[in-house]
Amino acid sequence: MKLSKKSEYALRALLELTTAHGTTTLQRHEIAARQHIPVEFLEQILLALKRAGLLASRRGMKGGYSLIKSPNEITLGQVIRILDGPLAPIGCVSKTAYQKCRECPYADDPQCPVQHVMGTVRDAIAGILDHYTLADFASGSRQA
Amino acid sequence: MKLSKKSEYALRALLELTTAHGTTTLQRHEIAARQHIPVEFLEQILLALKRAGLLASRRGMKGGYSLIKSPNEITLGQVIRILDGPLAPIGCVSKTAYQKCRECPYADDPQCPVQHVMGTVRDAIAGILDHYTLADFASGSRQA
DNA sequence: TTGTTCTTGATTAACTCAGTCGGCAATGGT
DNA sequence: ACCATTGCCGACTGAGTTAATCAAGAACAA
Repeated sequence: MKLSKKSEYALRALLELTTAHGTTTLQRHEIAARQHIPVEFLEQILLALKRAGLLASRRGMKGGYSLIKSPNEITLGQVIRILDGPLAPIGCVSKTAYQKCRECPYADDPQCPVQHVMGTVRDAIAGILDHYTLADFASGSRQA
Repeated sequence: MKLSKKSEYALRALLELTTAHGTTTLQRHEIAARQHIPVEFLEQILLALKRAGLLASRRGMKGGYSLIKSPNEITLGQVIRILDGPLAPIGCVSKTAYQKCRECPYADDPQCPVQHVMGTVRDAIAGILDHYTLADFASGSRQA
């Protein structure tokens, strides 16, 4: 039930990029300094976000990173899935990365009690994270 | 955001112990066989649950484990906390194991966006798991 | 062409997860 | 008294993950 440092740093980095959105690009070391993140570690996070299509980047002297989409089109759920994988606590209730539970007496029976509770937990988590956009996040508000 | 095998096995073992509650005691190997759990691994799980005050046990020939409390007094939240630690995705929003976030630009400012979202996630998870009892669990029902 | 910045891949130490093993302690059966 | 059975406890292991760090290369601007 834990969020990795990677995801936490990603969210904090995107916070900076959201406020800079439309105005400037930001460089690794700027983001790292403002959010107290090790630069080289931040680097591979930004790269992952870039490969996932959230960021654009430029090399060289006036280089840096910037958001490629509008902050209200990106949800925290998307971001966390990129870095930490599925939100579901257990594979057999994941919607984005379902995995049949092998070696379980209930197999993939939908009556399985574990599957039932964890399904509601997954829905609760995804319900929040998939409706919470970067725009909400940066402004500190909550949205249904 | 993942549930450990340990917790999953614990829940499945308690499922067996709940149905046996009041009737019989169950031995490691019985639970292990019915739920397809490696016996030696199950052992240390049952021990942890015992130390936490959920189970009683007897050694020797007619030994075994049994629930020490009523199934509707034990919640899944309690069980998971015993084996996996706090439910909160991040230390600074945990209610049972709060930890001030060091090296974060917002420190322990309650305005911290990360703290805000993750707080609602924590509440959602705990809201489900701390109200879901073993009795509910074994009968497959949900309860507010 | 030079210095800046992003890009890629490898490498690392520490830690956690999932499971195993061996020996000890208590209990019941004979 | 002895022995099989069962739980109790601690140590250990191999695989994988986390959180970084490092070195070399490619694009870009001045």
